Amino acid sequence: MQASPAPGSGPATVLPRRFYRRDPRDVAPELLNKVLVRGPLSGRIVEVEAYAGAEDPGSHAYRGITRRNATMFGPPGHLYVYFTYGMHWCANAVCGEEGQGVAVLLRALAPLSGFGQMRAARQKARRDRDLCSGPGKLCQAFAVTKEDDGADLVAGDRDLVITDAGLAPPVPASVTTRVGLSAGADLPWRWYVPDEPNVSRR
DNA sequence: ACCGGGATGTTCT
DNA sequence: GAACATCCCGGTG
Repeated sequence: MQASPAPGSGPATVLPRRFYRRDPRDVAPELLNKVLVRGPLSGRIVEVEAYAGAEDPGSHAYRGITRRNATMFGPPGHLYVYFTYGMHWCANAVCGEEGQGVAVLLRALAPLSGFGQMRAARQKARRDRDLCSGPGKLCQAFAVTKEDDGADLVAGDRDLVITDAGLAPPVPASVTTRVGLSAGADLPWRWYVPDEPNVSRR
């Protein structure tokens, strides 16, 4: 007999490899309300974007494999970390099958634990909702850098995992076009939790 | 509140 | 040499 924890309670389980081994446009909305964990730090995922590889002109993988995006083309369930605008790191969960180059960008979290450490890492954050409300912000709060590129989120490399804490994704999620793109700007592949103050922007 | 511009350096053409 | 999956600050209303 298997125990069936009530929603929002019970032990958190690490998402298995098969969760990621699907189209990123299916994975993305299901990542909402899952929890990114790094040791004492944790935050509920409230905003994501899908990047669909060779068919997606907005994706780093659109023109094939390069040194920067090599992790995207590796096995699913690993973290793809890239550097942008000379200042910021951004983190994705690699999806699909090895070789496809598809992933989901983690755009915002609602902080759950480790507020003191996050604040220390993000001196410029005035309020708690400024700690993780953007792809660069959440990487700063969780100290995610190039060192973490390729970390296996299923094995817990570098202390990083994504867990299911028993809270279902919102139905329906809010859907819009993706933020900050020139190419592929019209594709509706951004999802966020409705009425969530930690989303990067309405 | 909204808007405009500067920071900053890796990556790829 | 241009572009960039961003963030922050200072202006104005």
